[in-house]
Amino acid sequence: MTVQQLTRNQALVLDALSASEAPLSAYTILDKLRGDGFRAPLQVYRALDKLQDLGLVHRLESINAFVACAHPDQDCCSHGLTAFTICESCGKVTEFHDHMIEERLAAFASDRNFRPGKTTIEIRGHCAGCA
Amino acid sequence: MTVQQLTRNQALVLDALSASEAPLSAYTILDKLRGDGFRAPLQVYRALDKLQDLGLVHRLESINAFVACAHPDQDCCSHGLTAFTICESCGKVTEFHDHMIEERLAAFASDRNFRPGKTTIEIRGHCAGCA
DNA sequence: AAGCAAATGTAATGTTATTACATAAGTTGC
DNA sequence: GCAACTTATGTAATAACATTACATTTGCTT
Ligand SMILES: [Zn+2]
Ligand SMILES: [Zn+2]
Ligand SMILES: [Zn+2]
Ligand SMILES: [Zn+2]
Repeated sequence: MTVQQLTRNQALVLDALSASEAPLSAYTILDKLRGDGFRAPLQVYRALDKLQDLGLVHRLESINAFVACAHPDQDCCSHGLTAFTICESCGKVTEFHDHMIEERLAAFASDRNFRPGKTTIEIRGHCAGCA
Repeated sequence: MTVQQLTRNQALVLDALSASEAPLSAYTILDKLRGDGFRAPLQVYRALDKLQDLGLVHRLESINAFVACAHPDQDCCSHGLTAFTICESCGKVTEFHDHMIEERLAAFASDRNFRPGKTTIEIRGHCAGCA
């Protein structure tokens, strides 16, 4: 997927996520962007959809929130599975990749003729600072 | 955690999930149990919370739905991480456990002084029958 | 019976996400 | 430039998922 110019709405949403320490919900993003003319949830969800397609944003399924990709330059989604740790105290998210886990899950799927699409790995707990 | 008698509501919710081929949302369960006197979402959510505590039910974070544990006799939650494949065509869910993945994730967390709580692994895709 | 903890009933509300439809902006070929 | 097409946007309404608050009941222990 080649680099591409983002639209105004997409850029605003990505900036909001990039500027945030913790993941943001769609409605929190909406509130942050009211001053920029955002008025409806759909403006946020549409931008998020596109940014996810581009691999610039990830959705954290277990907390209904979104984060900017930690290394968008590496074309995150194409180099495989993305996993996250999520601190339940401070909200800090760490994104990581592990080939062994990737292969292990792929093998399990292959053994059962299951054709995998998107895979979610999320570890909720407490980070070093919040221990 | 020792075996314990379920209450009527808890038993009804577990039966509904056990009888279903596919995972069910809380509101779908509510509708199925209206004939048994269920009237409000909270009746379902409370039973689900308890059943999850007991390791008899799992929540699928990526689809906002719930499934009965595939092997409740083994005290599912205590013998580690639970992972799922979820067919996006027919809804079939397969629950599995993998020690290598478990150890790998534990090692990652340990390296970073991250104290893990609940971990989610969900592979969405298409099962053999729906390929 | 008193006291306590767990479970229930009910209503209201909060949060997250989508459908539907109209309008506008960018792209391509002519 | 202009038609045709695709992508993005604006707006309102609604659907789907989940929790708070409070009153009451049930089951167990003392
Ligand atoms: Zn990423
Ligand atoms: Zn933390
Ligand atoms: Zn299980
Ligand atoms: Zn299937």
